[in-house]
Order: sequence, then structure tokens, then C-alpha cells
Amino acid sequence: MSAFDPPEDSPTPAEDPFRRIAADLPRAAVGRLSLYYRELHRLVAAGTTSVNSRELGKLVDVSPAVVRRDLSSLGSVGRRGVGYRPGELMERIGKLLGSGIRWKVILIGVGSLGDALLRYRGFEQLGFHLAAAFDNDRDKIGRKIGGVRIEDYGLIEGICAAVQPDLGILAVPVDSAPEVADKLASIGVSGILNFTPMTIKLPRRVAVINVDLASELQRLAFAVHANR
Amino acid sequence: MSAFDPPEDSPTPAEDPFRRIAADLPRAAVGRLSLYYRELHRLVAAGTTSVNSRELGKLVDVSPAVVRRDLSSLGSVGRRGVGYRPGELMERIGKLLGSGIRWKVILIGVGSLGDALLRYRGFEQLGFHLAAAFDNDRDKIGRKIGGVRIEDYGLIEGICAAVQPDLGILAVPVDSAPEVADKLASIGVSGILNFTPMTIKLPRRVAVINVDLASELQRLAFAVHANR
DNA sequence: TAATGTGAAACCGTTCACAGCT
DNA sequence: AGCTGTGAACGGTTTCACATTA
Repeated sequence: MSAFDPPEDSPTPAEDPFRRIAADLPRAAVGRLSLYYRELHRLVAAGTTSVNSRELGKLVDVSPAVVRRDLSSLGSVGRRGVGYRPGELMERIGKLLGSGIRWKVILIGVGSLGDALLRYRGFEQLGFHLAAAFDNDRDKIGRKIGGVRIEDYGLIEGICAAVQPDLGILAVPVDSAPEVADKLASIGVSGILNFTPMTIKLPRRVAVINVDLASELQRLAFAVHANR
Repeated sequence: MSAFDPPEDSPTPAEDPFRRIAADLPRAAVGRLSLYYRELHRLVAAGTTSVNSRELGKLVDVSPAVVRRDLSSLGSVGRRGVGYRPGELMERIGKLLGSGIRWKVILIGVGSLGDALLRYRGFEQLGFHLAAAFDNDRDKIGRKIGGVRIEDYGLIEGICAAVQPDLGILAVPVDSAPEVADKLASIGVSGILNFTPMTIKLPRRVAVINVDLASELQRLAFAVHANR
């Protein structure tokens, strides 16, 4: 939330172009837009000046029709007979996905997964700033991983009062997940990326995206078994 | 593939109850079945002897109707007027998802993420056996992480000829992703869990599930921004 | 001309409502 | 009496086909 106000000018919700677009954007399209963005980044880096729906579709493995439908939701942004300008398109998608905003993110639980996430280069790049990490292991507190200092979980409230994080990454053991999730909500984060194999139940104002590694492997096993 | 033959008796594809069920099972339902399975495991551990669609739905945050629809695809497995037997239901779902089969999995790329995945307890539990890990860093080769020995990536072909892995986990840097993915395909894995932020293109016989951490954060940011 | 943007149709998955069992 | 299993209605997403425009 806090990261959004004031957004240059302050349109009323009804006029806000973001709201208008976001409102009728297929859920599945959001995930794809993120992938287009990723590929456009590469195209821009490679100096490509034009890309059409067939090419872009090939890069993320979807049909040209899907690409055009997804992109047309941003408003007319392509040039008929030619294609899309990677730079321009990337910027438009980025704006919709919240890139360009500097999201303040905290991570809870510096086990091996938390450790890996702290070292992951690729969050910063998209505007996700890891502001702090928390753990309750005395040996970890005070150390720095990936440039992020590990703080005492016991002090999370005070630190977050100062930091004002937008998002939280939950990488704690399952058992402490519900309790920590509640804490994150009470601290006031607007969204949680949940790596624990547990459904966390929170007030609707907190968005949750789940990443269950074991579950993904199970999906893969099924896909293999069914060979789709 | 190898993990499947011979499956007790050998029904023709048309008669194979798995194929019949799997064929018309909504993609999204597979992910949910994995979550039901997870929760049922907990219920069984807690000694619960009956659960109905409303309760199970609450545990994975979906409607009772969705639960019933998903479970009815397994064939009639509940008791009308009562609910479902956790143990029995868990077994049925497990069979469909390929639990009970011992999947042989290899992991390529022992960076911090690969390291975390090797330490992740929860794969074995579901029947995914990490048979070997590979890296090309001399300092890592020969070490053991999470009980798994790290082998020289240069020797992957020979080792896999012996191991005969079913699935591969791709946790290498982006740049080497395409090359390593091809190698996995040529080795004969049937599925790849891809942690690299890159679309890998392989013959259709190889199933791919992508887990793009940055992309998940972006989805979260959008969900927050749009506060759905 | 070549590729976008978009109505309209087809498809798929979810929700509803209730018949059918236990 | 209560909850499952499921036909039928619904809503959302994808595909198709083409009018539109640089």
C-alpha cells in the first residue's frame, strides 16, 4: 500500500488507468505478462527493436492469439503490420505489474531456503527490495546474507514499524507458519509469499501466493504419468 | 517412465483406470488434489476418522462444491450423509498423483537454491528419491548435502545410465539452462522441474513445470496492487 | 501487405441445486 | 437427516476469423 501513494498524480479510483485495466484482466494473464516482461527484458538487452505476437509467443510457449489478447488489455500498444516495440511494451507491462515501484520486502526464516532467497539476484532487479530478514537463531542474528542483515525475530515489530514493509516472504518451518503469518498481518504487510506447505488463513486485505515445492514436484509427477 | 512398468497387472491403456481418470481431470484440480493430500496426511496423523467436503475445503481454502467435484473424479469414494475417510481418500489421491511410486530424481546445479532443495525434507516423504546431484564446481564435487552426494556434471551421462532417473530438477544459472535441459532430455528423464527464469523448449515427451520465484513475487505484487 | 485488435464462437472449469444414498 | 455425487446453468478464458490500420 504505502509504496503506492502518491503515484505521480492522484487519480480517483474510478479514473485510475491501472484499476480500469487490472479489474478485467484474466487471472492467468497476469502470470503470462510476467513472463513476457522477462523475455522483453532479454530482447531489449539484445537490442531487438521489434517483436511480433508469434515470436513473443514462441519465447513463452503460448499461441500468438493469447499474446495479442493479453497485450491488447494494456490498450493499443502494437503497430499493425509490424509488431511491438520491446522497450515500450516492457515499460507498459512493468507499470501494470508494479515494477518501477520499490516494494519493501522482509523475509522470515533464514533456513537453507531463506538463505537461498536472500542470495537470489533477480528480486532487486524487478523492484523488490529485501529490507530485512528475521530469524530466532542466535548464531544467525547479526550476520549478513546477500547484503541483508539478519535481525532477531523477537524485535520484528519495532523494526517493521520503522521499515514499513509491503510484502513478506514466509520461509519458516511449518509449525511456526500460522503464528508468523498472523504476526506479518498484524505488522501490516499487504501480501505474503508463502513457502511453507500449509494454507495460511488471513483477513482478505492480505494477499497470499503459495509456493509449495513438494506440491510442484507432485504436479510434475502427474504430468509425466499422464504424459500431457 | 521406468518407474511405471510393470504396474502390478498390465491393463491396456484404454482400460487403465489411471488413464481414464487422468484424461478428464481439470489441470487445476491436480494442484488441489496435491493440497488435499497434504491436509489428509495431517488428519490421518491426528487420528481423524471422517472429514466432509466443507471441512476439507476450509483446510485448503476452496468451496465444498469444488472439493466434491474434485474428489468425485476419483470415483465414488465418500459416504453420503457422512463424509470421507481420510486414510482411504489419501490413498486414492496418492495413487493418482503417483505417490507410492518411488520416483528417482536428480538435481543439477548446487548453488544456494540447489543446496536448499537437497536439504528439503518433504520430497522423500512423497516418494521422490533424490538419487544424485550434479555440479561442475570442483569444491562441491564429492561433498554430501542432505545425504546426497554431489557428482561431477561432466560425468552425468555415465552416472545416469546406471541410475536411470525419472525426473530432473534444474537449478543451474540461467545461461546454462538450455544446454543442461537438452542434456537432461537426452539422458531420458520424463519430467523437469525448472527453477531457472527461462522457458525451456524440449520434445513433448518431456513434461516441464516451471517455478519462477521472481515471477511469483510479481504475481503477488499485482494481487496486492489490485487487492483481489 | 502484414500483423494488430477484437467481436463471436467454442471450450473449459466452477457453481448451483437437488436427486440419490447411507 | 445429512452429505455426497452430478446434471445443468453459468462465467471466464481461449480460440477463431477477420475487419482494421500503419
